[in-house]
Amino acid sequence: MEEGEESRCENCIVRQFNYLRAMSKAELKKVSDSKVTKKVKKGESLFEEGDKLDGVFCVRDGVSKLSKLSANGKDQIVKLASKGEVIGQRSVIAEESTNLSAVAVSDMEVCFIPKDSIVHTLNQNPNFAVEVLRHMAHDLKEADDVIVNMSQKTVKQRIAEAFLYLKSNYGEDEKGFLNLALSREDIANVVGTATESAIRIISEFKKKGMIKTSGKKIGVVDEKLLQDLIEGF
Amino acid sequence: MEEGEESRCENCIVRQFNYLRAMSKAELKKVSDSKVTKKVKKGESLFEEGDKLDGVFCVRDGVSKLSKLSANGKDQIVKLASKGEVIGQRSVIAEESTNLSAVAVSDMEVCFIPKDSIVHTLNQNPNFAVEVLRHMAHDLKEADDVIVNMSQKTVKQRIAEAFLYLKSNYGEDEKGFLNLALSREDIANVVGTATESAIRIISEFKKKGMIKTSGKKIGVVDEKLLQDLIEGF
DNA sequence: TCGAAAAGATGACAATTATCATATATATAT
DNA sequence: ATATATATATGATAATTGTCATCTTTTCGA
Repeated sequence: MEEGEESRCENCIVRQFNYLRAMSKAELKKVSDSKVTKKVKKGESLFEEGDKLDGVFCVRDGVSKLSKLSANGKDQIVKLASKGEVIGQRSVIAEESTNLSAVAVSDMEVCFIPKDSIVHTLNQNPNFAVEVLRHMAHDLKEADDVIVNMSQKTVKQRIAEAFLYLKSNYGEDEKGFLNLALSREDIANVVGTATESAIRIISEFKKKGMIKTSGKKIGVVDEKLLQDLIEGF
Repeated sequence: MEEGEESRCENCIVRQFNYLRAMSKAELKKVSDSKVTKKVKKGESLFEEGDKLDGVFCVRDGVSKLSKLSANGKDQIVKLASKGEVIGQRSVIAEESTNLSAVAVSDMEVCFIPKDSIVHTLNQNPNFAVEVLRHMAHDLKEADDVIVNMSQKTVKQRIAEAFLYLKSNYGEDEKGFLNLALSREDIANVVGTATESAIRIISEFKKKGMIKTSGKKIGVVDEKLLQDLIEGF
């Protein structure tokens, strides 16, 4: 009996958004045959900092935070990865243990792809290698931007940016609340501040009518006010 | 008349340290024939943020700072590149204008390599592509580390780290002063703080016997004290 | 559905860092 | 060699951010 259509990488829509589209039919078939689909519950981890990865994870659904523990015991979230993104390639390519932990911030469905097929294709298909390279170049640019934000913007500005980022990347529901509801602690860890500071600033934004909250849900009310704050007014 | 031996990429020692070593003889010959060697004086720029790069720069001698201007007018130094490093590949590979400026912090000698030969080799030689990929994976990891440092360490800790970094990467002269003498402003821009704050902390370190200064030159005196401070004592 | 545990909120205070003013030293060009 | 610009240094003060304590609300498992 053949596997269902949608569970084959060849037919996976998610692939449209990542570098796996640069694989040939045959290569993709190999990937599909070796991949394992798993469900990961919110709060569970895909891997921990320091793990040696035997493959990469392709996100079919849900969102994962990629974070690194600092010496003082706080987690710094370096990136959020969602549908269509591939996690773990840096480690697999550099043949090093991961520098980041990956934890689901919403229920996820991911495909684990053993590294053999990735590495093999990298060495055989220059097209694929260049595509992965482009992707990593993009990640690097984003990381540079984060560095500049971290050091040159205030916590308030970074939190305001985070909300606009969440809105434009994950959208909002019918009631105008962000689809991706991060905890206050996660928000603090994204912008690199203390949880209490993040909470205080969120309260302030709410008072000023920039955002609204309902439990842990947060909605952007006045995008322009947030934008002005980011630009320094 | 043939060109002198040492000016040929094939014989360039610098290449030993970067991904150009993954090129074949023929590819390297092509690079060598198309490259242009230039001298860049301290303070001059190789390129500015937003420029479209037609190639990459291979550093033969000297050091360049790679920085990004923030909205508030300050420069954030994201990376220092020295002998053997290649600058500009991110932009060339992603086919985007650069996100960073490159300015010489000491007199430099660089080779400009037009992008055609790089791009051509990327598409033909998977070995080369993978090597470049590995290199970029490494840069990405370093960028992640910088993000965590920026958000989780104090300015003092970051300055202490900077000195240890400069010592281990560029060494010191007979008198124990760092070979790479960055201005106070550059140091501030590396760690992401105000110039006055950096100066104040440098004075404090000097008083405590952790470092010594002589004009703009700085020397590490007590590595352990610096290390302790970094680790939070 | 009840109760414990976790998350969110807020006050009080301390520590860190930025800003502005100004002084001194150093480098650079004529 | 001297004037001028630039870099370094330091004080005073304000603004930002972190820490600790405490309280309330929400979440979630037994």
